[in-house]
Amino acid sequence: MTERLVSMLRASDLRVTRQRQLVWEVLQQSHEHLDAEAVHTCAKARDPNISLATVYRTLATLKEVGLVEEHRLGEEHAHFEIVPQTPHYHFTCQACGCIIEFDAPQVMQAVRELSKREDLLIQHVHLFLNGLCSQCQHQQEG
Amino acid sequence: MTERLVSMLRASDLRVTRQRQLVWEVLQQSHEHLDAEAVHTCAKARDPNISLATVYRTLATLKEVGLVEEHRLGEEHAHFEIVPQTPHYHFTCQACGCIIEFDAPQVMQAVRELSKREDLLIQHVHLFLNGLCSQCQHQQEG
DNA sequence: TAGCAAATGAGAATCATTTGCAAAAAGGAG
DNA sequence: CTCCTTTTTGCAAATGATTCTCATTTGCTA
Ligand SMILES: [Mn+2]
Ligand SMILES: [Mn+2]
Ligand SMILES: [Zn+2]
Ligand SMILES: [Zn+2]
Repeated sequence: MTERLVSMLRASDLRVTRQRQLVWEVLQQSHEHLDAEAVHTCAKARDPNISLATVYRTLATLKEVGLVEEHRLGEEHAHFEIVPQTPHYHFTCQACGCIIEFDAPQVMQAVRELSKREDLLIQHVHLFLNGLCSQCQHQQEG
Repeated sequence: MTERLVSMLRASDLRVTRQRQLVWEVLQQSHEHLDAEAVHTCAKARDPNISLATVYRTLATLKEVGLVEEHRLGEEHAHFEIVPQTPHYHFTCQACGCIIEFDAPQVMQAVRELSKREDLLIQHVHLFLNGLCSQCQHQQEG
């Protein structure tokens, strides 16, 4: 787990700092989609001195080395998660805010076709849906 | 063209103001993906008094009535375009910033399957790719 | 262990977007 | 067309998210 972090940092000539390990562990332990504030809050529980600026810097660094991805889930701020083994996409409910992750192989296939047709080098694929989840659809206005 | 705007506004009991028409026309005339600043700049050419706040408010209103959609194209700010006749998705080049629009029916099909399987009501579908366009891939570092 | 470059903390700065409020304008009734 | 009510606007200040500056600390290598 922290192996992966250390080797990726070393490979990019980046230093293995306490703060980077901490942010990494926070992301590993919470399998949710945390925003920067939430990462900062969790991190402070173990290192009260870690600054929000460092959290932002670290998230950017981890994104650059390919360990973390950033999602825009319809809010004004970003959410982060560790790059998953198998890629997946996101749905969020406009009413309750719940997030549903899903995969759909057709998407990558469509992307591959486009990439070939237009000679594009694709680095990231974000598919984001929103609407109403099952529960929120079927409940009357109170 | 402005018919559509007027009828949608009327249908929602919203007033047809000069500013709303202006923002609408700006979006119609530029078939690009403008951000709020750009809309404001274009609008000011015809009404120097229109304020940025009104542009933001108007974009939000047009989005609510379903005339405009908002895209996150990897930058910190949002871009806007008139809801297109046929839905399409976006690729942006990390190097030159160019935007390529494309469609891929497989995507909506995958979305429909998910929607059925999970009983979701899908309101918006955003597929966003980034990477390097053909030109930027094949040019050496200068 | 010493030395240097990279990383951090704290706070200010910047950028994007929203809000409060008084003044202006839209739409309906007469 | 005029009056009235309510919505919308402009402006400026406020907020929220993220980045930057710079003095200080720390990781890494010799
Ligand atoms: Mn959030
Ligand atoms: Mn832009
Ligand atoms: Zn819900
Ligand atoms: Zn390019």
